[in-house]
Amino acid sequence: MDRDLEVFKNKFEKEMKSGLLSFLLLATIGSEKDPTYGYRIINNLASYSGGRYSLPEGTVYPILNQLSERGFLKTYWGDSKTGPRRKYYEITPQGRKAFEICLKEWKFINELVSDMLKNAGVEL
Amino acid sequence: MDRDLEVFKNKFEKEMKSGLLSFLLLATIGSEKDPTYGYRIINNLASYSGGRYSLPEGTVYPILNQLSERGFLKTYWGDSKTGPRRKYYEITPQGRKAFEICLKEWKFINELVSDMLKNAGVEL
DNA sequence: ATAATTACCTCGATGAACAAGGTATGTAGA
DNA sequence: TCTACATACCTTGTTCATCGAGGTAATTAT
Repeated sequence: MDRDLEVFKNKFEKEMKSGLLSFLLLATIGSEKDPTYGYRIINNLASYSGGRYSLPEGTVYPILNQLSERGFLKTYWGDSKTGPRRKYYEITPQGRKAFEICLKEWKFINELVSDMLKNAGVEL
Repeated sequence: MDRDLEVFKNKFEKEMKSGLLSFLLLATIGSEKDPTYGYRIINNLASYSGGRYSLPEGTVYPILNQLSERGFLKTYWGDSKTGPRRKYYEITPQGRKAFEICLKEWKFINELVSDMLKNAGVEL
């Protein structure tokens, strides 16, 4: 693939990711039976997508703090047997509402794109 | 809906949009039988999504120029019987390649989200 | 000792969307 | 005629987000 397309692809990937950050973090934390923590989330996401969707720490930690400040997550510190202390996260009722909003929007966007592509004669 | 969720929703919508901009523009222009132009694209997109996905001029025109500079679109000026001159756009072979890249990425993201949600016990 | 892994965080550079404002043409009505 | 509106394009500056780079610190392995 030539250089221009390469650049374009990277840009597209990056932009596509952005909207999904909070959404996926809320989904991940909300789905865990036991409270989880930042480092674990980052590694899980990376391995889960075969390394294609990796979120750097500089991105994830600020968003986790932001979600906490907004009352979507609640946190507490806990010990670890294998390393330094961990900050655990749990989703709150308000967080579940926020997740539902993301889900609704995601469905809308998905339909919009499907319709547009169908209209454009592209099969998905 | 309370204020915090409202703000969060707007942020999510905005971020979700961003990755779709070039993708939808390429899809729209690539699917038109006849060459189209900026003002028309903007209005079509707005009406097509029931006003929910509107792209302001300050967003669309720079992207159209950017796509042209990258060789994904070719342009020419033409007259209009009902107003000022129009700048028409057509997709190039390179532009079709770029579109295919977006499409592939879109499918990947889509699957990733589906998997994650399924994993989180959420039905889409 | 020292390197690697685990685990958290902040700062600053870069870059994107878009509100706001600008230019200009054609048309319809008063 | 002139004035308001719709059409049609563009640029600038503000704002805000990502994330690379760097820092701190605990545990374990060599």
